[in-house]
Amino acid sequence: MKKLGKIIRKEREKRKLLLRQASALLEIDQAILSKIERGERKATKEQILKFSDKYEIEEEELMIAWLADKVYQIVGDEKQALKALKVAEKEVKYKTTVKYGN
Amino acid sequence: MKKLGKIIRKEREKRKLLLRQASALLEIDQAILSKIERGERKATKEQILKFSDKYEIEEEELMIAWLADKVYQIVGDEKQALKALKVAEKEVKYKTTVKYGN
DNA sequence: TATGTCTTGACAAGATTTGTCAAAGGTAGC
DNA sequence: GCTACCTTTGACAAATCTTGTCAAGACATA
Repeated sequence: MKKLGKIIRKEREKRKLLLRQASALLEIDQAILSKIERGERKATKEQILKFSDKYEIEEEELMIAWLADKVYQIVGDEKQALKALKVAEKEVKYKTTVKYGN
Repeated sequence: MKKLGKIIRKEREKRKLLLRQASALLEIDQAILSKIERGERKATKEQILKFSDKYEIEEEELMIAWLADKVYQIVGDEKQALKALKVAEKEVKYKTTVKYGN
């Protein structure tokens, strides 16, 4: 909950939008927007799509940041974080190799 | 929710315990145990500690499997899974470099 | 002070997770 | 077939977490 926030705050600033204006454009409550930008709240998938749509940012870029934030939230303060990520990564790679999921 | 299940099912079989017996030993409901072993439910942290304690398995090993399962659950079926993991990994590495968190 | 912007916190509604239990499925022996 | 035993499944309420909404607070600056 930090990567995504940085991206959308930067975009809002680039567009010189006040939170109030961005809130109207995106149809997301201003308080929530403020929290998402600062990484205090995580966005919903629906909100990601709004950011992508209204801010015209590649959905893929947002998804990566969003997922990374969520992953970090889980492993972030565990000693085994890195090892766990490696295991998960292997799993993901395996899944994409064997075409029909697992 | 697969790695951890495999570990604890294997351990139970090694000990030749019935689900009912393992349930009593671990003080975890039998139905839940069955589901955790098959990856249908994810364990709570408290349960991880019970597994580690009663089954005498390194807590670290269980934590890695448990975290990896949770991470996989998040990114597993997203196209950007690998990239997101890479970003999260970088974040974790950075955090451990800069000693006082971020 | 007054005005405008952003942040914070409380709250309820909704969604998800958790544990408990009983019933259903499956298997092996009789 | 019928028993006896083990595992899996599903329904349920209680507890927990998430989400959106709103008003008040904090902060800057004219």
